[in-house]
Amino acid sequence: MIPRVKRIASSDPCCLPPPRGRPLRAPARRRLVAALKALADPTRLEIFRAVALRPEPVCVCEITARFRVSQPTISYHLKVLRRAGLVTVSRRGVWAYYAPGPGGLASLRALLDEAPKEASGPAP
Amino acid sequence: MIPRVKRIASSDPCCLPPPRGRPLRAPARRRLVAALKALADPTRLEIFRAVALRPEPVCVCEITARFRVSQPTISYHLKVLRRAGLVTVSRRGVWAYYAPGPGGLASLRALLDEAPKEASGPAP
DNA sequence: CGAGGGGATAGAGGAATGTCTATATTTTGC
DNA sequence: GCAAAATATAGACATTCCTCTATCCCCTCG
Repeated sequence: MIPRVKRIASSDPCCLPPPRGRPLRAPARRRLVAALKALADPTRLEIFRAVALRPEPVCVCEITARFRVSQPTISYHLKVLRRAGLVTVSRRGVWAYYAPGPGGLASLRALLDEAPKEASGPAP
Repeated sequence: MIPRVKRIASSDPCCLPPPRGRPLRAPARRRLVAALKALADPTRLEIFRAVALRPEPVCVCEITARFRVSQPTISYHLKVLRRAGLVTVSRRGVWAYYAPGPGGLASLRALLDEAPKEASGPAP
């Protein structure tokens, strides 16, 4: 906590510079956390990459064929990605096709853009 | 909206184009998932931003003052961020200072760079 | 219509996660 | 040396998450 009693090192306060980063607003934070959470699973990350790295929508049957988890598990992961706005689904007859979605990655880019490119200067 | 989906006749295979995205290697995927998981929590995300948006290292006492969770919880979150390589710690006397770390964000940038730009645009 | 198949949903179980209180560790002032 | 203060660690506990099997829904074809 900010030292209110100068008990230790009175000439050496722990934190001089005032806070600079402001917290995100609740909706923006929710969206960003949802996108991060959706990608923070090995299987889901690979599913997302399989969808995002393709110009054409990807058939679910292809995804289920490429991973070792069961078909309902794939379906569950696709739902998570869908609710995060990272992918969208369209149906063609019996099959379902997934394509990159509109949401999520933009806020991720914003997060990276506000952070410095590399570790900043050393401690004084 | 979705560009040229293949005509799917009933007896046609569901997916004609061959897979193009190859999975990440295990170490790269592990690092990336660790960074994503570390940021995929509202409290931790704000802690990271508080650290990353500052040129100078941030004192833990300031972080604990700014959040509503208990001090051990802050300490736990800082440990998660540390293990993901997102922040580093340096001690000065009794106090601990956190600064942006070398790892994690780079792989995140790589993930975004390999994804097509239109996949990340916000809904207009 | 009925059969068959792709995909989504339901429910269950075990592992991982986030939070707390209590305690340990380390450093400084007296 | 001793007490106090800043962080870290240790358990404990509730919640969320990931996976599975079983089942349902809907579409197409014979």
